[in-house]
Amino acid sequence: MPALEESPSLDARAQVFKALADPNRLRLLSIIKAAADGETCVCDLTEPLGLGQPTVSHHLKVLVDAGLLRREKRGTWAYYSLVPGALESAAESVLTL
Amino acid sequence: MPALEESPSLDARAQVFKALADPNRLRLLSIIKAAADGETCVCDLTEPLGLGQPTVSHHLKVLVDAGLLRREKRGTWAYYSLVPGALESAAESVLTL
DNA sequence: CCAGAACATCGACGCTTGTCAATACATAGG
DNA sequence: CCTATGTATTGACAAGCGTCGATGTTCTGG
Repeated sequence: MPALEESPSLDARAQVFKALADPNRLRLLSIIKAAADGETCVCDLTEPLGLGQPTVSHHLKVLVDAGLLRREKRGTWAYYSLVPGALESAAESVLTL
Repeated sequence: MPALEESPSLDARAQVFKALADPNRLRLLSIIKAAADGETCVCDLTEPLGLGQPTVSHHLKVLVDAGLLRREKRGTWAYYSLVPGALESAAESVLTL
């Protein structure tokens, strides 16, 4: 049997919520989640947000650091995808306060 | 039959997550949720957080404005309680991005 | 080896946020 | 009324955040 999941500290949860506390980052998650193959490169994220490339890169880094996104570099491109179960775990964090 | 729930805009969700993006506010929610009668007055919240009374009042206002807490004033005291279904709806907001 | 493309990092700027001390606002009790 | 008590509001400050332009960095193609 799998070990019991240890629920994250309130400080750890706050950091995840902080990553979610920006409309543009929510848009990034939404776009990546809706992508056909589950991953998207930065070049496809810049235009729908209307933000500069450095800003998008910054937001993506915040989401990666929060454990919500995964980054894989292939050639010159960087592909971002959802970490499996991360959103579900974040939702759980709201309910188990 | 009840009307279909309209899912909140990304900006509205970000506002709720912003309210959740502070460890002290998560502690407030946690304490109030665990209260025997489901409500707590400010005087019982100041000491466990180690913060000044104005700061606690400020955090409570943020949570009320986000629709997570309800404020009822009885006499000199102000009692705060969870808005029913608010946390569940916030959790849902994470999953339906 | 060189030029270009995709992305990350840096430095800077205004704006927001968390916190406190001081003050104002109610309400209950004499 | 007057005072004491519980909260809310205000003003101020440092710290953090979102955004941008400029600059690195890494890979590809020729």
